[in-house]
Amino acid sequence: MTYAAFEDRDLPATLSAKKFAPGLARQVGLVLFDGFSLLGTGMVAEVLQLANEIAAADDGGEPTYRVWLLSVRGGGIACSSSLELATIAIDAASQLHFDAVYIGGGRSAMQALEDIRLIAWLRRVVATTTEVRAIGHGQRLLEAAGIETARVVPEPPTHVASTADDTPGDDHHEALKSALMMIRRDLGVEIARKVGERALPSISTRLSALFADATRATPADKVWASARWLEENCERPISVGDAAQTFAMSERNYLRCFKLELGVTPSDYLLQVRLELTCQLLVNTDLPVDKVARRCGMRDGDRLSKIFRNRLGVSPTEYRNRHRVHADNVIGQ
DNA sequence: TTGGGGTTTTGCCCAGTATT
DNA sequence: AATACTGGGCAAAACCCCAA
Repeated sequence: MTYAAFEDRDLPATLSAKKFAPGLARQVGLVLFDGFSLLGTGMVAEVLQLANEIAAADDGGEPTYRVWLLSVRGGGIACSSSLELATIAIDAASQLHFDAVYIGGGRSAMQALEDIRLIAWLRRVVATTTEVRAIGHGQRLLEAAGIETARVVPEPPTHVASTADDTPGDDHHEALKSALMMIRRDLGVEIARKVGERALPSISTRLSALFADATRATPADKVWASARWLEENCERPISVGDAAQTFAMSERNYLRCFKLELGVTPSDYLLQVRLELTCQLLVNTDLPVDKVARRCGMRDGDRLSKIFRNRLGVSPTEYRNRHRVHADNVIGQ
């Protein structure tokens, strides 16, 4: 991958219009905020990198996609698992014309709204960029900024809006789908299919659905949409029946299709999402275990403790201590 | 593709102990 | 005293197999 953020020596002298003229590399921006989901943004970067590799293997040409990691002020941005990525400031990239921009979430995304430069930049990007996609709560950021969101991934049908700032329920699927569709458009179906198979071998067969006619709402489509719905509503007490009803499927059929498509049951999938969120809050906050549990849809600390023992083999506080020690060691090196 | 029925898993409540 | 953790028992929910 050509990670522009790691080539600061190129800036700003090389940001000429000629260099990024149509026909040359596609410019893709990933806008990051502290606490962003590495999984969501990482998947987008990964499939674009694979597209570069596969396309270059075919024709030996220059990389098709150039990815720019951006943030409001530039510099290091920490993801939800405390890894830090170097970014360039949006001001420094103001001369770039992006072919696609992905707006990431993260706990500091909403705070960033106070920065008028960000609002102005976002509005300009939405007005001039063909493909603008929100990853996770990037959608809420755009909405809060009062930005028209016609080109942004629509929210799934939901009874109650999510309230958490930092859920891990980033819409990886929609971001991934968007990136794969862009690859299909630019490089063809075969390369897009190869990228999907190499990036996500375990679910490659399911990716074939992305290349089919997206206008038909098959049970598989509904199931994938419901998975995203589960991610975004994980902090609420929801049941399989709720999900099935929301997506107009019988409960039995929903269970069957879900297992068939994702390889896990809805309850197990929901539990995994909740566990991810719980782990994040345990490591990144000082909230008591009981409060963490309530914020993650785990009812209370008792229940959370049982689930942790059962799934991870440690208690919540033990998990918190271990991962904080680990993070401190990494930083201290 | 759907639903009946049996099995397994989970949720809930309660009680008790350990630690800070 | 507050918080964290564990275990048991029962009911409900979730799941799976199989037949239509």
